[in-house]
Amino acid sequence: MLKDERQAFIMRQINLHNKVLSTDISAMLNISEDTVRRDLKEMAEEGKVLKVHGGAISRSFHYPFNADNAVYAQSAKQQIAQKIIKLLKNDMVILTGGGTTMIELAKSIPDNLRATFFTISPLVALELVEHRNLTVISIGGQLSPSSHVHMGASVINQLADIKVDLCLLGANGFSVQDGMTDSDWEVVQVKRAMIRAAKKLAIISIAEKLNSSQRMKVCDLNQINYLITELAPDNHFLSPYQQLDMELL
Amino acid sequence: MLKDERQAFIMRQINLHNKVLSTDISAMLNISEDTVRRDLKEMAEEGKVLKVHGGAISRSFHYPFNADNAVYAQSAKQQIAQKIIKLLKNDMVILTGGGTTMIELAKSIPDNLRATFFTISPLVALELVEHRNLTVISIGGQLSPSSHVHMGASVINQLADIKVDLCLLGANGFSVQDGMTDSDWEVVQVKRAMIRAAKKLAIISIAEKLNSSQRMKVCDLNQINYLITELAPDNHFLSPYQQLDMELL
DNA sequence: TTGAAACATGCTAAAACACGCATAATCAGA
DNA sequence: TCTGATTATGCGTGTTTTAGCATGTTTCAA
Repeated sequence: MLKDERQAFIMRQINLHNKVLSTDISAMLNISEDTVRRDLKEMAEEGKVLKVHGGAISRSFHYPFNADNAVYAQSAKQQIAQKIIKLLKNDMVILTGGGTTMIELAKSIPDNLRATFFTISPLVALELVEHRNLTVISIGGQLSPSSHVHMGASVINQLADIKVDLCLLGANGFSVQDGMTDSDWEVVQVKRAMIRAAKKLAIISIAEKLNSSQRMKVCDLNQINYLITELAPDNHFLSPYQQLDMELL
Repeated sequence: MLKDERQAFIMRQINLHNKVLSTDISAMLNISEDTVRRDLKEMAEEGKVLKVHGGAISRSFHYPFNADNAVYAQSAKQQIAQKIIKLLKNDMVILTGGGTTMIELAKSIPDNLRATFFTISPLVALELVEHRNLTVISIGGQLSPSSHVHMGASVINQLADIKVDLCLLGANGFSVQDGMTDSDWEVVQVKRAMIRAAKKLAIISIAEKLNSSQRMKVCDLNQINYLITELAPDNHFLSPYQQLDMELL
């Protein structure tokens, strides 16, 4: 087997799996690990891959983590916020959960939008109330130290009495098999109550959370009207969701 | 699994949830906690995450309300906060209003105080919940754009159902002739409901608000159990109140 | 104050590595 | 095709990295 042929094979493996193990290549091609190591070293010097202990990983795969991830995630969340804003119409009644994406949204809402917001997040409420044409109503209750949203029976009770046009929820886990999932029982209860209180449901999820599952189920995919991510709707990453009965944004 | 791959996974978890627990990562990836700890330590040294006891948190995760925002008459308000803290005992149930003094108080509460706080102010709630031994319950309702507290009929209704040991209220106007007064009808209604819900009432006022009157009456002086100012109790400025049936602090 | 969890540290085994060297494969020019 | 030069490959040796474990200590929360 020629050297170039071999390196092309390795390159293909890396493009396929984002990484290779020296031992795997060695076994697959029946060559010594030394040879693989030499190949990887050479390819790394040419900038084709990133050499790491035990093998190599794709350059593109590793790239996002070198960048300042704070800015990366934040701009994604601002992109999402811009998409959500298109769903909002005058005189709507909207119910929102918490999370940093929701706070970004609250900041980005145009000042001329006239609407009523219910929210279980005091942080979101405080941002929303800065816009003069919004009516902001906090769903009060016990404040969770970890997530900074109101939870508990009192929240559920209050949610039972209201009906809103649109519910905006952040997803913790989201996949085709399991639908929307979460890891905290209390959170699941609150989210379910929020969904019951809404005519339409929009789920916000950055792409990294897609295709991940948590232990507890919040709702099925068919209850969801909109799925909002930072990706373009025709992104291949979203293909599992494209044929489902929900609008991708 | 490659080390870099593992660290990328941890990084993703941190971006998603703003934090990770060593034990969770260990369980998710089936690796020893030692390895996770070493990874987190290494990543912390590279400045990617902030290491904390039990795991790590995102470097970009900042609590939205920095302590360094200048507050008018701050030192006076901190003095007042110190005096109020002396009124607080373990297992008390306390109801508070809003205002910068109350926020200062919330920050200054000792971490070992074990108590339940009801509050109509989301800002106060968010500060209180940072203390681990406190249970914080927001009285929800329409959020006032100007005063940043919850107001309206729903607040009154909820207050009718609770009974607390101590109510802490900031005064807008306060004088011997007119008692406690305020300028906003809605605020007066909420404050009255708060007073009704409390066994004891403590009024907080910086000295310059003493001997001033607003248009609407909140309550008489004889309903007040404690008057807390930044002045010494025997200050001549307080002499009009010294013979009344309230404790000066 | 106390017990459990998280931690630091040192150690060990295994894996991955670098290096030198011998051998095998490849290539260029006769 | 032959031959020498060049390059590539595999192996042995010793080193470094890694991950898990045992240990004693620190930190945290009840």
